[in-house]
Amino acid sequence: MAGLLDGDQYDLDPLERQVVSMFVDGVRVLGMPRSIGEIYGLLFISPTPLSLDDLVQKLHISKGSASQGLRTLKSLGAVREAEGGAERRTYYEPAIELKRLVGGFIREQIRPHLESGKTKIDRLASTAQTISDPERRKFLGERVDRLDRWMRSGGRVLPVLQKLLGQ
Amino acid sequence: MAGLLDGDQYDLDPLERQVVSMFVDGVRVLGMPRSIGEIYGLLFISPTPLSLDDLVQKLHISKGSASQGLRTLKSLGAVREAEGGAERRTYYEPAIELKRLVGGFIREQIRPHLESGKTKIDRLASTAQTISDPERRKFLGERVDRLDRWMRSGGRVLPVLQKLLGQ
DNA sequence: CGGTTTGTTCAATCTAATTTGAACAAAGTA
DNA sequence: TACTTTGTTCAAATTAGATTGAACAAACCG
Repeated sequence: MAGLLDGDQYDLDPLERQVVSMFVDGVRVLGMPRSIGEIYGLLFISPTPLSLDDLVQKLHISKGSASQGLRTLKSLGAVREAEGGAERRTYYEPAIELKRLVGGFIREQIRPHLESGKTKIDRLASTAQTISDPERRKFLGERVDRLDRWMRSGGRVLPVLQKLLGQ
Repeated sequence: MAGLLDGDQYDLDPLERQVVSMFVDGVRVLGMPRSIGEIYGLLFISPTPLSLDDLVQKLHISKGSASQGLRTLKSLGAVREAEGGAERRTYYEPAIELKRLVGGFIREQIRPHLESGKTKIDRLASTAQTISDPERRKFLGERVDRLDRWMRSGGRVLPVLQKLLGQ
């Protein structure tokens, strides 16, 4: 029966394993889950686009993981749907231009935190104003100011980063 | 009994709470644990240096957490031992210059990964050479090359980053 | 020395985040 | 219409990572 041939035909070869594990480590540095690294890694080293089901079978992950992972990667602009195939099933290919990858990461993961940080600092500045002891209030004012300068530095750096990494 | 006075005298006031929670969020973005944010946050907003025991009592964390957290923060150069106190107990104060904070983070958290990444790519390049199918080998060579360029971009960006954030 | 204070270590416990998989929806096919 | 294929969702199970706290070491004190 066909069943006897199952399983290994879908496993990763050693080189694929090497690449996948490299990306697993890579995305963990960025605070992202293993499955994201596995998916991107396999797409990165595949000469042709892969379907969700290809990922499930080759990586031995659940459909749920694959679906969620692809969604995240798409939102980062790190993966896109391949054009052309007249098939119903959709195939995915990786974005490999550093500019796009960094841009997506900054847009989705950094900017939102910078924004919300700005808000929090404003709120903090208000609270600090309400402190009655003048010496304490002065100290707090200086620290809030420091935070504000950190944020603005961050905001100034991001565009430069993007420019430098865009080739 | 004295016991009746215990507890709240060491709790955080609302402003301290606000700052601590802000840093907890901040360090999570960098992939660091809550306790690190709590410790740095409290030091950041304290007008005087604090001892390990102060941290344990005000933050309600264990001695173990405080000790580990201070160790990490010291290794990042984000916290230093305060000078002067003739006391036996050591007191800690935060480093608040962005340059130093970023520098420490790059040195401890980014550089090591860049280094090990370089090694992994070299190993990958070797593996790719062993592939017999010429077309596949060519494709792999291109991808390895891409990885290599990513790494070198990273290496070039870091010094610029540091320079820009050093005021 | 024995007792106290300060801080570290690490196995056990707890918590937060990820992964699973079954139920479901959507869209095609016959 | 009923059946199949493809993909999503989310509660429950699992896993990875952080925290605890008791045992220990080191340094000082009387």
